[in-house]
Amino acid sequence: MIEYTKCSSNNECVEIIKNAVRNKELTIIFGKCTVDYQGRAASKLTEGERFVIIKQDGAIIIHRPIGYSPVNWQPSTSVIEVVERDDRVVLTAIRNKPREIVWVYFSEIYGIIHGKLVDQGEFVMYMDEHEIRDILYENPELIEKGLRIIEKEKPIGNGYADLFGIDKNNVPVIIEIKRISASRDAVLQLFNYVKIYENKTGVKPRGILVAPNFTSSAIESIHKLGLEYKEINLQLLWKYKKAREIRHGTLLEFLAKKK
Amino acid sequence: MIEYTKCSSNNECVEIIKNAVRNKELTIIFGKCTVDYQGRAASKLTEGERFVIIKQDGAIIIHRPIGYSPVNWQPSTSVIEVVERDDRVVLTAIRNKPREIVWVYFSEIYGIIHGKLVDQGEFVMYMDEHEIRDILYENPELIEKGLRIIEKEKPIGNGYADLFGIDKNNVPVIIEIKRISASRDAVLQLFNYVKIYENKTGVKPRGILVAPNFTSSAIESIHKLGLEYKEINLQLLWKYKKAREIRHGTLLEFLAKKK
DNA sequence: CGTGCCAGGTGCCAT
DNA sequence: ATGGCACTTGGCACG
Repeated sequence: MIEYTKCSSNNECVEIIKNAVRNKELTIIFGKCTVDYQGRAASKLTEGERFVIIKQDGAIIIHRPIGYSPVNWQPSTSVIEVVERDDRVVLTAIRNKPREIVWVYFSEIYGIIHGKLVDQGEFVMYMDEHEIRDILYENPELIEKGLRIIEKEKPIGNGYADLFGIDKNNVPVIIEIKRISASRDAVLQLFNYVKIYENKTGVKPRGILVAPNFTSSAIESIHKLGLEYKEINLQLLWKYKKAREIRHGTLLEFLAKKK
Repeated sequence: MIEYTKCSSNNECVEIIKNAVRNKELTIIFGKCTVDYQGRAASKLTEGERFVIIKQDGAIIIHRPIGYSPVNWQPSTSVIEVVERDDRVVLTAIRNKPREIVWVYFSEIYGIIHGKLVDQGEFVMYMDEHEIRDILYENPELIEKGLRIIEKEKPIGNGYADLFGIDKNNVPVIIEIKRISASRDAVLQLFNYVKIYENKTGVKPRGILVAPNFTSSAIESIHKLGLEYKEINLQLLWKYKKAREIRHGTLLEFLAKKK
């Protein structure tokens, strides 16, 4: 299923890697290498000990021993080439659109993992922006009393307003939602929609930024631009979500998975 | 340096992982697992074959056999816990600020890689936004004839204008740079700086968006907001960069590394 | 610390 | 394919 090999020669390494890649196996190479990259930008990494992951779809990820982020990578690549040259094992990964190339030069390979992993698991994310939007869509009173939501993801100009509704005085309301913290960027986004809507319809809508919290400069900009903001409580939303799940009969399933 | 172990029992696995983590070794666990995450959001991943990377600084990355992106992760974590429970090896990674927890439940472990990697290599990125800004700072004629740049990263309001200068008619110019493609977001960013500058000084500055290319809606917004844009050629900038490196005497070093 | 902003961002979905 | 936008964004620099 998963095999580990300490190769005795570069030639053997090349063969093992080539075979593994051809068979679309997960392959991880541990060794001392340098890495060059050229494409949208360009980078150089001088010698050190790293590991290179080649995934079953050809994605390549090069990790240093520290840190979350890979130092170099290549998404599911069209061409992977492995050769020996000048006493080094050279791995080349070429992607078109955008045209980008990663070169890994191994001066030494300590070992190679390879094998096929089977993963049919289902991944579900909760409480992302999409879900928050849906909860607010179904419970507009969480934003404001008497608010009626008309549309989700309403196209305005070239963009999309998260929610669009009408308040109790029949004034149109454009709502921009941020999942965590709303900064000035979000205010500008909202302002843009409000301006475009006003230009197009001649009616000045309200603009409400909805988020669990706001940077000080966001609030400053909100006031300056004549917009509004509403703080929401994620815990409360979570309760509404669970209530909704009971209504939709999916909570039992959720709890079952929880077990 | 790097060791691979096929464990015969959960207990043995727990011991190996615990030791490796305690010794700050790079550890990779191959096995069948489910993963839960709770923090800024929450997620569930049902059973499948994956590998879990524990880096030497405690960062945790969980990869499925396909794709560039990890399915779950934890940046350099404060607490990593490994125990056996209900016939499973349970790995818990806890991070504070923000408070987030990842749980990995292994029903089966195929093998464990662990060992210390030494990586003192130097990583250099070329032609990122910072470098482009520096080249334009030193060669303002690439943007416009007669333009004099006064300041890099000029604080305006709560943000920073990439470049600030004076044109040949002594009109102040605020410049926003994008490395690849400028979209409406960048226009709004620039517009924000122009507005704030005008409010503060009473002088209406020009605003120029500089990028290799522009989305159509960006150009539309530029016109609507009375801003300007200037297309730059990265190839040309690259030549200026190399010319600068010759002047600075670093090209030889660059070529030496290239060899 | 938070705030701002870039990133070879990546990924997802829309037209 | 291009565009718009969220992301458990992560990462860095600066006040």
